[in-house]
Amino acid sequence: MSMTIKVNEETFTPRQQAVLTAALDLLVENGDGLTMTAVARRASCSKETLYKWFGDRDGLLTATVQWQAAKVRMPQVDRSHLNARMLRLSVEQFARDLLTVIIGEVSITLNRTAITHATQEKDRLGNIVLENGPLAIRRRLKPILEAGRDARLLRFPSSEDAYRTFFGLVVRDVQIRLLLGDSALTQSNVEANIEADVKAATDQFFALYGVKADQ
Amino acid sequence: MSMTIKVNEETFTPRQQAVLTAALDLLVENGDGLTMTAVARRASCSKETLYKWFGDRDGLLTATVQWQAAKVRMPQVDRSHLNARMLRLSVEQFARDLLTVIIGEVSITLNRTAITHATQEKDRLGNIVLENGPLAIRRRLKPILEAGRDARLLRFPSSEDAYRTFFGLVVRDVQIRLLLGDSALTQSNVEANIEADVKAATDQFFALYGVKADQ
DNA sequence: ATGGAACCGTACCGTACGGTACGCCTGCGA
DNA sequence: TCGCAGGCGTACCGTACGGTACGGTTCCAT
Repeated sequence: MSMTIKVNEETFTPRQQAVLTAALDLLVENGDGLTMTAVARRASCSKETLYKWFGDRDGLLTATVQWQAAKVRMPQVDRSHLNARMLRLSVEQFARDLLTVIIGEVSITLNRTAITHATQEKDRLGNIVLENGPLAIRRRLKPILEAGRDARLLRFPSSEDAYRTFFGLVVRDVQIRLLLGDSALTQSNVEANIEADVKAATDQFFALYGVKADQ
Repeated sequence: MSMTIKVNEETFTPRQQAVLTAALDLLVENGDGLTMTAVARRASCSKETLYKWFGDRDGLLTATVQWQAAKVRMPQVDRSHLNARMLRLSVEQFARDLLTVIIGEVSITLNRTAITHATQEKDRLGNIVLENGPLAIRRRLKPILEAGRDARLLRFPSSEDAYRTFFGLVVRDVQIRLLLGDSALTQSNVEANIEADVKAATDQFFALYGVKADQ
């Protein structure tokens, strides 16, 4: 049951990627009401082709989510010469990237889809989103934090806890409210405040973990 | 469009509440795969009765979510004599309540259901959950925070921002990971750390907003 | 006792959608 | 030119489920 399909690399032909794009578009538009017929029509292909390429509806969904989630790549941060200013800029950049991704329409759609699917003990999509979302950032932020600690710029008992606090300070209640469709929180509304929020979160993070009242 | 149905008070007979309980149980078990037939069977009633009472499937779902969400009540905190110790205990209690609610199976189910529904531009459930979840806590925490500020125990520019930071410090990435079905985060796993997390979050909150290095 | 309201159980209908089958077209290699 | 593989479009099937109809039962008021 539930074969693990390899879709990590560029296993998709351009034609297949066009199909996945169509699927993603429909996902963003109609939510999880994704219909094989609709995808076929949108991508101008036959349903039979869809089934040949992706096995079944779940396979198509998985491929779409994984393919799209993997596209979310954040810029690598220079870790070589690490002074207080560079560290702060790096953390700030992570905050900005995290916030920008999280409020994006695609991210919201992917998270909603994965959460909807996690309901039926099918947590594959959930794991994919987790892996490419929060965990990807964690993997990349942790070394920075630890480098900061080694350089006596930061102090924390556990880099894991430091990361999770960072996540909380940045995301706060924005993500859950967007996922729930909070009408008081439009995307443009949030976007306008990104810079202020990023600065505030970074300030707070350094207030909690910075060694010498940085700035 | 989208009438607002009054279900705030005890508009439900015991029999109806039994039906709603059955619906909630099925929701927790099977997720949004809620079937009218299943509810009828579980509650030992006829589908016709369901439709007579709740209009349609969406009405039943709405009634269930609203009825259940409204049951989440947090203990009122004594606000009369507010010294540093009382304030800290209050905030800590809020953190504990918030975390306890959020990791509960019922809360997760309700949030998942609401998010699933927010997908089809039906954000009614989302608003209900928001209203009875985060916003309920906010309404109750804000006065405490402002009382703390008036008593010169706390300092913050905006109580709104203070609340949202509190939310982030407490919830961090726990909720989204649970919603996504993160297998590395079982409920018992989180439960065991509640007290430590609550203390840490409270410490951090006072570190950021406390006036005189409280404790 | 009798009428009726409420409700249970079940059969039934219509539709939407996942999945399959098949006929047709196009492009390409021999 | 022929054959064939890949793929499009469409028709089709089975099923699951929302919603309705209806007969039978219980219970209460008159």
